Formats: sequence, structure tokens, C-alpha cells
Amino acid sequence: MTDPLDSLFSRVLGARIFADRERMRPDYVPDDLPHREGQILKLAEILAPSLKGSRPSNIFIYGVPGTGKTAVTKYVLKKLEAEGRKIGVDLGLAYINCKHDDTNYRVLADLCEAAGERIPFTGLSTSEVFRRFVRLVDASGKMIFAVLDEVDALVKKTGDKALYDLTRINQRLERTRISIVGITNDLKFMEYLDPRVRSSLGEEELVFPPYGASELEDILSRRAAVAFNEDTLDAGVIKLCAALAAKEHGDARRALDLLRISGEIAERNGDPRVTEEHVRMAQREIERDRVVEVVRTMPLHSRILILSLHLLSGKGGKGGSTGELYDLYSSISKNMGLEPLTQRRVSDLINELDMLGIANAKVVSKGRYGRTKVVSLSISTKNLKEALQDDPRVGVLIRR
DNA sequence: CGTCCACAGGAATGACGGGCGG
DNA sequence: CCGCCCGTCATTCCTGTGGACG
Repeated sequence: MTDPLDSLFSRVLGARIFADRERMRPDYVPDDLPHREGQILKLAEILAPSLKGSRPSNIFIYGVPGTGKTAVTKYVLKKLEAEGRKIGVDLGLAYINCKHDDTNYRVLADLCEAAGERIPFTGLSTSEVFRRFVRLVDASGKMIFAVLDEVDALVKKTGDKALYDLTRINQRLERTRISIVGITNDLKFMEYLDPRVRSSLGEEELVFPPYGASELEDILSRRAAVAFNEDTLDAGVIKLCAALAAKEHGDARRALDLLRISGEIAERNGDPRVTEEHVRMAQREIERDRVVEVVRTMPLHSRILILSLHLLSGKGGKGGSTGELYDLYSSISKNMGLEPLTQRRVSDLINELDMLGIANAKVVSKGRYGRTKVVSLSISTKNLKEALQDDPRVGVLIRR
């Protein structure tokens, strides 16, 4: 597998950590997916009738990020297609990432392409594309699989009309069928849907539970065996990566990223082996990048809020209540000559920070003394400072 | 066991900006 | 190109509530 030149270069450059870096990339789909055998089987079972020419049920797949939803789906469809080719059944596969293609038009255009016709990327009305698609599919007699990855993005942006149309397509088709596989991270997603769409889309459901620490460890070591050179990983490295990622909701992508970046750091430093120290550095680097990225795109008031939070928890305490936080926030705002936002609004901003993993917010009832939300920062001070640094107005206040 | 604190968080509404169809 | 519509941010007003205190 290893290109002779690759190994030559790495010997010359002394960078011998990775054997095949490609296999550590987040979008790489491996040939074996450990601990997802059940899901693979179930999905295959549901989709298999297509090989006999009957329409498989529509499926809905749930699971938090990094639980292998996309990988399993791609894997099963690939196998299915191969099997179909063997026995002479032509299947049309459309893998659509709705985060990327987030308009009805583009989704339909992709589907047409899967059915074998290119559609101009603009110029036709959406309903015209829809009609063409129906005609096309009916004429070709192909069974079409529409995989809608991250459907929640599509629905949030354009509503569930597109999904509704798709589920109804079968009624307009005479010779063939279309089967929909919806994938989402959002566990409550179904509630947003029209009941009619819900019932026809959710004929079958498949849940991907988060990986546990030992499962992550297994996944990592299998991947490391092919991606890293032998004997370049210290004993505890994989275990540590797995443990850190398990804390982050069992996200396998996070675990793999962690391991890859650890390797890259070791390589940059010219170290022969990846150590636990490298993993910790990688962890910090990932967090820093995320925080800086998030904070940079945040509006001024949210930054002031973060700053207030920082000052509040800086004074020894473990965060503070909404009231304390709001008081501090509004006095800072006034000092800067800004009209503070309402408490109501700030309450939403706090929830937002919580969602983004920058703060922890927890409702606590203190009985007689009210009911509040205790908020604390969940990122390191160092990263925070770096993230706020480049803001001319807030940055000044944090150097202290 | 009821009260009552200190907010949470829903609903209605308005201001603003940006995209899209005609 | 324009107007319309829609989404986002923000405010106002409001009802709801866990549980220590009395």
C-alpha cells in the first residue's frame, strides 16, 4: 500500500509517524466499521428488497455527530450497488449533503443527476425540475435511493415541502420507486415535521448510539494500525484519545482528529513517537481553534457577556447566577457607552453560549431564594484571552 | 404545607437587512 | 430593478415553577 517514494521521503525527512495519513482524514470511509455491525445489518436488511425490484421502506437515521451514520450508510449503499451490478439490477444512488445543498432546487438537481440527467444549475423553476425528475425516473425504470445527509439543515432552511414532495413522488411513479434515507444529528427533528411526512419518512428508524470509551479505543487502534507506522505511538496514547473523545459525547470523528493532530504535532516537532503530551497539546489546539473561530464571529454583546463571565468566575468563584452576570454585563456595557440588552435577551445569549460549549449553564433552584441559572465558563482562560484579544474594545479589558 | 423568590422561558410584536421572484 | 417576504435580533409582557423557609 505504501508508495515507495513516500517511504523514501519520510525516511529522508525523518518524518516517520504516519504510514498513510489519508486514512486519518475525517471523510475517509474505512472498509470495516467496528461496533456498527448491528446497524449495518439492519440497514442492509431494510434496503435489500430493492434487489428484487420492490421498494424498500424509507428510513430515518438518528445519532449524535461522529457515531458513524454517514459512514455506515455510504458503506451499505456501496455494497448494495456492487451486488446490484452483479445481478444486473441498476440502482441510482444520490448522496446529498443538505448542509451543502440546502435548497430544494439543488436537492432535486442532484437527484436528477443520480437518475442520469444533468440539470442546468439555474434557469428552471423548481417545479419544472421536479416534473423532469419524475419523468426521468419513470422512464429509466431505475430504483433511486436518495440519501439526505443532515436533512435537518434543509428543513430548517426551506421547510418540509421538499420532503413532502419526495415522499409523495411514489404515487406519481408508475414503473419504479424511490426510497429515502434521511440522516440527522438532531434527535428531536421529527417533531418539526408535518405528521404526514413524519409517518411516511419514518417507516423505519435506526438509532446510532454514541460510542463508549472502549469502543472508541478499538476503532482508534484499528485505524492507527493502517495509518501510523509501527511503534510510533506511546502506550497510553490511544487510550487517552478515546477517553477524551468519550467525554465529548462519544464522537468518533473527534477521537480520530485528536489522534491525527497528535501525530502531526509530533511530526512537526521531529519527535520519533507520539506521546500523551502530544495528545494533550492536540486537545488544546483543537479547543483553541474552535473557540477562536466561534468567538470571532460573535456579536459584540456576546463578547461582553463572555468577558463578564470571565471576570465573574475569575474572582475565585465557580461562575455566577444570571442576576450577578447580568449586573456586571450591563455595567460594562454602559461603561463602553452601549445600551445594555434586556435580561430576556441575555438569557438567550447565555443559552447560546451553552450550546456552543463555551459556557455551562444549569438551572438551579435555591428554594426561597429563587430559581436561577448558574453559569460558568467551560474553556480555558488562555484560549479565551487569545480569542478576545483581537477585538479592539473587549481586548483591552481582558489584559489585566 | 403553603408561600414566594428570582429568575426561566413562551408569545406577540417590531426593526432591520438580505434574498428572491416578477 | 423594485417591492415583497422572510429570517434574525431584540424588546415587552407575561405566565410558570423548584424547593427552602416559615
